[in-house]
Amino acid sequence: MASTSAERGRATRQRLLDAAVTLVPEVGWGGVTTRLVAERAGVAPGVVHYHFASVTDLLVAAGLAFTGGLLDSLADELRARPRIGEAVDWLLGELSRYGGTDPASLLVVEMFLASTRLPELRERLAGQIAAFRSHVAAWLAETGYQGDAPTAAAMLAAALDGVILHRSLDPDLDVAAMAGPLRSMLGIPEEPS
Amino acid sequence: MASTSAERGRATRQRLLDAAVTLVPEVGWGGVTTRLVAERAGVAPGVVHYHFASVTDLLVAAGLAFTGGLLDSLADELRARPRIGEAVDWLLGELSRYGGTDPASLLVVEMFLASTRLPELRERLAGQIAAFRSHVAAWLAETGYQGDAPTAAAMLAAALDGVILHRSLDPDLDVAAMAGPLRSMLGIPEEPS
DNA sequence: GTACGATTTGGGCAAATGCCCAAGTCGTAC
DNA sequence: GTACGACTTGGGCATTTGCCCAAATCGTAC
Repeated sequence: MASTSAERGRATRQRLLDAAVTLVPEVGWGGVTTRLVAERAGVAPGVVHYHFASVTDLLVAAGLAFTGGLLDSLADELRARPRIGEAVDWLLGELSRYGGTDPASLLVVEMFLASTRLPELRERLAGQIAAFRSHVAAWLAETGYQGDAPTAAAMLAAALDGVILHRSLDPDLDVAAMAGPLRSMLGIPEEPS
Repeated sequence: MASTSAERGRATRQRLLDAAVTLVPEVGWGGVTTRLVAERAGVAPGVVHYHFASVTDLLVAAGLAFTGGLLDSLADELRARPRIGEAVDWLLGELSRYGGTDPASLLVVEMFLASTRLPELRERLAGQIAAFRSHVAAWLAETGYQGDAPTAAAMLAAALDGVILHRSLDPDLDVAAMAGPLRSMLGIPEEPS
């Protein structure tokens, strides 16, 4: 074997990251404690401060790893859909899954808020989102969008996040019906499939 | 005098509510402690639990009072603007003021998140927003909006909140430029005033 | 076997937390 | 003056918190 000790260590570290990702949506960013995350990961409390300098450090690392993966896969899915109307339908389908009360949505919003008080998190998260926006803008331009692609990309991303936010309060919001306004916003003819 | 004792009591209670409203954006919903809010209000720590059953109770009351007033005045402003294009311009002007990192925006988002774990807050906040949405829908219909007014109102409210959310990360987001997509969404001719 | 390094353990400590409560203040009613 | 009621005070208590650390674990190298 190569290195059992360091390998197990990395696995434990990953378990802590995973535990943090599941706990933030459950108890809130500030509600994640040393003992809680250790218990969830199935390790002794001391392990947390062996692998991470502080609980906040753990949360930042876990959150950024999550959003990074999420945005990457989202960009990939968009690129795979050259027809803009088709992509909007797919996005709305995704919105149905990310209902606003699901762990992923809650984690992202928690990170938005936490970044207000954590400059390092703020900068790194802003970087991830800026990169994502430019991907969407490039994709919009490729699909032949008429108009200011970067602005449309920003507005689209903001609108989708806003819908998630509102759905967390009112799960009955009709996401499908929002295809209309969204299509209008992007200048797509009203027509369905 | 009518009642000095009860009157001073109500004033103190109000000071606690005000202190809570300023503190939530600063330290987060979960970061507001008994002693912190008491110090900010200029009273002894014990006062908090004399006027409120718990710190959470104080935060819920303070938050709902704030959002209630905010939504009411917003609805009034909209009603005062029968021209839909003019109203969109005004809304975007307001968005410039609520930058995403300002206390009002942060408080609202904190409340969204807290409502996930506080059913009572969730229900009452959802009620306030539903009422606001129906006001906007009625206003849209009156201004002659072509299409599904309730859906457009929901989408509009969500989009605006989404912009606030994104601006908290990227304060340089060009709000004015978003007038274009928003106008398209509401079916308003491109032209300004 | 012995030594080593990385990892894990579980207890410990100072600090902070929510909530409580006996004592105190201060006008009003009698 | 005396009693009353609403409000305020500031200390106290049990609990929880983040972080620390000496000791234990365990596979590897010699």
